[in-house]
Amino acid sequence: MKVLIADDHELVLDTLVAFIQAAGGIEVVTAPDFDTAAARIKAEGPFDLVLLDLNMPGMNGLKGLEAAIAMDGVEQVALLTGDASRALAEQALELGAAGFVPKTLSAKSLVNAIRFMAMGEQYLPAGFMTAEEPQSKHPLAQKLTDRERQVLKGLTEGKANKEIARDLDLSEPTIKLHVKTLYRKVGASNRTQAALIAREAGLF
Amino acid sequence: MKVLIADDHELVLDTLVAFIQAAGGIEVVTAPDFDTAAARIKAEGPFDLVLLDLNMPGMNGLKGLEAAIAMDGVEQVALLTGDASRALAEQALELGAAGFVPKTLSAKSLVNAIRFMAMGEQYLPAGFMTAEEPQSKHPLAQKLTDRERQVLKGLTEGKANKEIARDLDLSEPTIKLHVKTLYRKVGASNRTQAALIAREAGLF
DNA sequence: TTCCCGCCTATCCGTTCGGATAGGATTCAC
DNA sequence: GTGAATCCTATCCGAACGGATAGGCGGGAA
Repeated sequence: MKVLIADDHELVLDTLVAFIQAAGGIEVVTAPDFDTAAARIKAEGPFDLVLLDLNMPGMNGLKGLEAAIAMDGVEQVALLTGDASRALAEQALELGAAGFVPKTLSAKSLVNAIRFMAMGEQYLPAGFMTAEEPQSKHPLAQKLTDRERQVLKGLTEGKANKEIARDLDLSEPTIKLHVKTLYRKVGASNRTQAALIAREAGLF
Repeated sequence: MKVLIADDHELVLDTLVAFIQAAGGIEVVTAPDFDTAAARIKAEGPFDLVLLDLNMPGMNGLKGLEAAIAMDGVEQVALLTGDASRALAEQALELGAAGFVPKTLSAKSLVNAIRFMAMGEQYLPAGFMTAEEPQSKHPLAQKLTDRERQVLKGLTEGKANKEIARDLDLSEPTIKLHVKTLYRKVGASNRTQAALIAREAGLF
């Protein structure tokens, strides 16, 4: 069984390698960024599992995940990340990720998760896709209608009402209406605040 | 010698504790978030060094650092963080932090840094405050004058020109001038874009 | 000293925003 | 059908914004 772990935090790398090797039966290869990870997959593959840090150099958000999944010599690809945003986890799974591993796990559970995924299973941390389903999807976005979400997305891109109207093929007065009601719902008093709040909440 | 390490990443905690104890001579206490860290300082202090993760629950950016520095029973306070933003490091040092430790360090250097700071020294990772001084300070912020930076900060808080004028004790027309020139420098065409660009660059 | 630069102030103008209000259309539950 | 909710459109108004232009002030460089 062969695993590649890519993370720019050497500390994480050191520990995972030590724990996994202590458990035995798994060959571990490491990389400090996405590019060398990709190179090692080509050179030293195939791997049963590739574990990618979301925030390391070269990842470009989920682009790196997507690229890794598309590569030859890779069975499973999972994300390793510090901040477990739910929206992100969902996107990752939709792209075909084998799991989503938060670094908040203890070393023991983390190694267990890695062994589990290397065996071809899908892993998600407890209480992630299970009980939290209903009230989640972000308290904010939940209260907004579809149109309001679309308009809010425009705001987070710094667009003017007129631009948003053109993009959505609506009239400007309509956009202004959605903008106004949207402010009340998210607690903003102008478009900049609305954009920042949306970004802060991890939407878009 | 007594050290408190607070981080919501159990993995990090596990490793640091193991390494430090292997080296010997240091008593280690851990906490998973800021509040229990504060409680343990009160209950089990004094500590020679308190190491705080920047992104753990309860930290509120640099607020937690500030609070920890102000506490009794704490000699040195340092930040432990995954993403080493330079602007942040400077702010931390200004607040009186003993150091700024990126998790990209290897376990060995990290433990060395901790031991170093626990002895009352100030630690900064190599090439942080040294050679990178000139071109750093963020390509963006570097081009802005002091006033423009202050105004930009106001923008990132969703404030109106009039509010910013009041905060800085200037007239509104002056703010508008800074806002306009600032747009050109950062490549924004309205205040929302400017705010998002500034946030994206990690300023404020 | 003179000149330039960063900073502050000011006025004017057209556009955009934020908010209120009102009417029409669709869909769905009752 | 009667409502209710959601969405679209519209008009009006005051406030804020974005941009141009023009002085005045102080400090550092030539």
